Amino acid sequence: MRMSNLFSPTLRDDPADAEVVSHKLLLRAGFIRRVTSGVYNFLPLGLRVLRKIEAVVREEMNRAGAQEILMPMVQPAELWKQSGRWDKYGRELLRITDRHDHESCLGPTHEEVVCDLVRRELRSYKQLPMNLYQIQAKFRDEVRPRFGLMRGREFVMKDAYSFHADEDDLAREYQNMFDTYTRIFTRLGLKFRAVQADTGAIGGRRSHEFHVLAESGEDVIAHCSACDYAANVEMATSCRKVPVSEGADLETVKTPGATAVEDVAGLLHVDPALLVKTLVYRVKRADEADEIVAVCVRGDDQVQAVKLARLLGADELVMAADEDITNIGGVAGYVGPQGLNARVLADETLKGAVGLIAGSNEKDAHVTGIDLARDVSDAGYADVRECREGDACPTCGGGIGFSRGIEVGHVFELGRQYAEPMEVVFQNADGKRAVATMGCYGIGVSRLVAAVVEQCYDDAGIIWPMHLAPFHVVFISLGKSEQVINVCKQMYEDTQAAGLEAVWDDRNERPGVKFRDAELMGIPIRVVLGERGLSAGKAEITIRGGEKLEVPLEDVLNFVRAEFDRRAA
RNA sequence: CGGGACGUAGCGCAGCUUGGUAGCGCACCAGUCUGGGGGACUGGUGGUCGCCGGUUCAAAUCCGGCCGUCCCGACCA
Repeated sequence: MRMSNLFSPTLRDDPADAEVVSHKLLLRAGFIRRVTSGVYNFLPLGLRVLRKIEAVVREEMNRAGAQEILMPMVQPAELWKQSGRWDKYGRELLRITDRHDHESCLGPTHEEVVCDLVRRELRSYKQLPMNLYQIQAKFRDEVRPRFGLMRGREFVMKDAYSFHADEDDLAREYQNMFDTYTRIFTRLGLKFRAVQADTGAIGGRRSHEFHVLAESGEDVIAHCSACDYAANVEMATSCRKVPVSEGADLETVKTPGATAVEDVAGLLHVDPALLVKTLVYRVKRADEADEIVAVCVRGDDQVQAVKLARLLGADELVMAADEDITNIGGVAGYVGPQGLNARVLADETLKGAVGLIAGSNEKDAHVTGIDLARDVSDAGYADVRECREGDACPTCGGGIGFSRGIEVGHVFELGRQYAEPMEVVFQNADGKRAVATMGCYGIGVSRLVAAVVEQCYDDAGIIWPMHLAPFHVVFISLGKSEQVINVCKQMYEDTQAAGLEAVWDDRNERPGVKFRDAELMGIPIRVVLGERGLSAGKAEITIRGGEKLEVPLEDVLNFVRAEFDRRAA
């Protein structure tokens, strides 16, 4: 490819609306352009990288025994109604109505369609197991798309679905996919970590997320410094020594205007951990009236909403309105667990604690000396708090640390949650009707483009690893000398003939412009030839982000090829 | 969905307070010089100032509504 023909408009300035590194650089280097919120065009360079990442994913999926298919983006409402998700999935599901008033949606994921496909053909256990995957565009109408390719509404995903006759076989495939993902992200050269995860909207039982470690990540993962325990904070558990107090009688103290934990603790001169923070939630579940639940944690703790929602079987969890609080006998700002006309759920760190301070359910007052076992005898206990840095690891007792991560892969053991309503059934070895058990496995392919950039860049631009780079080598001819141009062209053509992907910057631009663009685009090997070099019989070769050296013209091809082999390995 | 900011040429921005000729840098076009790290000079092209409405003799500027974009939050009672 000649740079003079390449559709890759580079920008000198950072676009004003780009925040994270990958978004800025992919825009500036001419890899992507925004169409509308959360929706992007891939330009030639961006597409080349996307295709290379796809190729790695495809190769490893095939190697793992999965088969590639392609399912439609438009999916009929009936299938979603059958799985029950037409009503449950919420506003992220973009619904459309066609000219016949027939309802459809744009696929955010493909469990329904793949179940429909498989159930039509599945007869016998002998056809199992089966793992089908696709690499395809997904659409999720995100509340807040952001950060370019990191959180788009339309994005490219590899999604795989496996079907099994029994749980043991599902567990085997889950491990197979776990190992496959580990190979994929390793091959992509990423610093990543597999973590225990919540199953979220997809549902199911066991699941792990694969996170690329990066400051710009939207997720927080908790990991042990001593063992391999790692979990999304939405899931993470931990152990902690909590301060204790003396048992005492309930007593009301005036705390006018003090509603926040810090204010109350400050006013009463106590450790915030000796306060009981009571939050009131409205729990929404499909086909049921809302429930109001009071949740207690230590004053210095946070409720982990995702954990709580899972525990309560909630489809949606919202903070209760002041009116809801009044209805259960509380006063907003001064809610305490005692005497509430609602279910009380307390964090396990409060179990057996005595002499604590809580809201009094009266304005401008708190109570001291509360003992949950005595004063709120019907309270339930569970792990509902958010894990904190410095807590002890639940498996080995080591220290828990936090990192930010970009979720690039997720594996689930779905079980029969979809196969049951979708009637994915077969005849087992005993001749009996059985429901298949399923796994599903996703990789955010377009998000990976951004994730790689988040880990591979410097002040000048992107630094692609060789096997993901849009081109392996860029030739830069300087000046108008015909001799320089001819020699450069020859080297460029020879390199292509040798099977490398080369681009030749033949533009009538000043040297600085060409250097900057090559660096911005992140092409790994740069070969520069000017009159000065030509007369010395040498070209200058620079490795992006690395060394620079002079190479005799006749050795350039071999040098480039050797450098490619070394770095592509 | 709540809060905040923003919307002026392809990109980055000024002008708006105090209404009166739409500007700057980069990019782009033509030319001359230049030619190893975003060059210089000369001359040009390009705008319904997001959209609709209102106030006014007059609106990029003031007012209202809408649309779009970005940031923060959406559990801390």
